Amino acid sequence: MTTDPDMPTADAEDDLPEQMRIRREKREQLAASGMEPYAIGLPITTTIAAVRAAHPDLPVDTATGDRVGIAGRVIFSRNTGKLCFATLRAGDGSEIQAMISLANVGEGQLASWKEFVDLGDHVFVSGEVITSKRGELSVMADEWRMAAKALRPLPVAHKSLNEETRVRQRYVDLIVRPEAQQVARTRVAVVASIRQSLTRRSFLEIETPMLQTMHGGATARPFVTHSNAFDIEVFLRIAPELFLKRAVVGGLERVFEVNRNFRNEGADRTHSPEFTMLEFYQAYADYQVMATITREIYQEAALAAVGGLTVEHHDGTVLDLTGVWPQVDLYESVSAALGEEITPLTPREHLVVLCERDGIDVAPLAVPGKLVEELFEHHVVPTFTRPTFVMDYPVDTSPLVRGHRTKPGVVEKWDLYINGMESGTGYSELVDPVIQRERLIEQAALADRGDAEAMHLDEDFLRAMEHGMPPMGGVGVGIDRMLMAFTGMGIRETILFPLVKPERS
RNA sequence: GGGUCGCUAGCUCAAUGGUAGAGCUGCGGACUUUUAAUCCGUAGGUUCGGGGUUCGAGCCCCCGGCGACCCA
Repeated sequence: MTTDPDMPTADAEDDLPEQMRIRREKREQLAASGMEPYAIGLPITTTIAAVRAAHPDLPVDTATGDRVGIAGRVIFSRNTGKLCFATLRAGDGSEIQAMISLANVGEGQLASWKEFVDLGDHVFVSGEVITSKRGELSVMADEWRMAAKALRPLPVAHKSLNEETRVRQRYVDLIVRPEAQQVARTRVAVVASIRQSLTRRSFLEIETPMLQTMHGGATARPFVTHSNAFDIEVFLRIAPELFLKRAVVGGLERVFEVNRNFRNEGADRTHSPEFTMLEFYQAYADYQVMATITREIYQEAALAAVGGLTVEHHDGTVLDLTGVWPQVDLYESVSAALGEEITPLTPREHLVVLCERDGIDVAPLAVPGKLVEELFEHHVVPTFTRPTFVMDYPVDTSPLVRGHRTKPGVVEKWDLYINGMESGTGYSELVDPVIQRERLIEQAALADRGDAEAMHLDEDFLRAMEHGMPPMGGVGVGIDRMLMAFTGMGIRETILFPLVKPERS
């Protein structure tokens, strides 16, 4: 029989690692000695941050007369014979030193502190705010109490935690690595800024279905599940687009949604199976209007999240979001890079030859436009040094986009590239229900031929459009990628609890 | 999907095919001003899992798991 150290049972208690066994014993002994190991209702009077703010510049060895009750997690501990020091950290990262002196707490409290308190425990300390002889702002305790006994040791400080552990045990990562908390807080600032940016522009935040009976709005494989109540197959949404457009038909002329999408596809440094997307739609706008709003939203979010429009990352790369962002034409830039003219009329066979020459895998069902986009990704994207809007995409990869008003064979669509990553897309939306039906029928034919990413014919969406969909612009922006751009981290660092494979089979 | 690298004590890492070690953590002791304290002592291992080669495997081979990076 094997024992699992992470699933202790009474029988397995003796097999626990020594440090965990000892902490469990301390928990028992605390209770036995009359101290609650997980005390509720502690007489906390203020926060560590407030204490620091109230006493910013005390000279060394000063007594303030200010008596406080504070709580925090022990992240540093030093016991000398009759005087103990501990650094307590609050959730906001603020820290203060607690001092437990024989003269102030008496023999019993000093002994129990030394016996029971470990790194990682939450403790409560009440006493006077002072500075130590070394000038450290401290609370000289009259009393201490255990707030929560930690049964597992913290990783050793000053060593970087294994990347896998950081993701699997984010709670530990958040405790020991300030940057982890910083990323989480940056996400909050970004989303709040986006809401403010759009609300100020008279957009309404609405909620549309995540469980859908038909997936659409993007080309991607969905997660499939089953509704017991209705006894039908349902899909986790790959995009909210078709419902947001329905809302515009109904007269909600400026709408947005910031929430999770799900795509049952590969996971790598820039793709997560669940990811957060902003989509917004504005009646009577076109893709140029939407490009401007998108840039402004991005810039406002950067100011809110990182305090500026340029960011230097740990690896030395610099993100520069300043000014108006350049626009390049998709076909023109591919043509320039290849040294020959590529147009929407370039035959598929020739594009296949060009792709194969560059070692680009050609999917059997790939349409010509897809091949042009592959060539573009391969040749042009690596040359971008600034955020760039790539304009006017092939119609065969963009079934929901309006045809370009002057250029044949392309649609009014841009993709936004930031730091080499596709970070957003914007359309002049297709609103003609007759053309939309033709496009979706073509997609359905692709699906019938085995393209698992192709769209399906959504009759209710077409019915909505037949009621008169105003011309409009629409945008989707990946929030995780925005976080990546702002922080320089991989997508799994920007998502607090990313999907990970189970540790045991 | 392909390739490369990694997985060893609570954490971070060592270890020519030949007794699995170190630092920090922990435990015991000293110390009323410590800041990654110091000093003395000490404990701690299914080397990711399974199979194989070998007198002998953490190391070599095969299969599998998880992760990182690169490529497509």
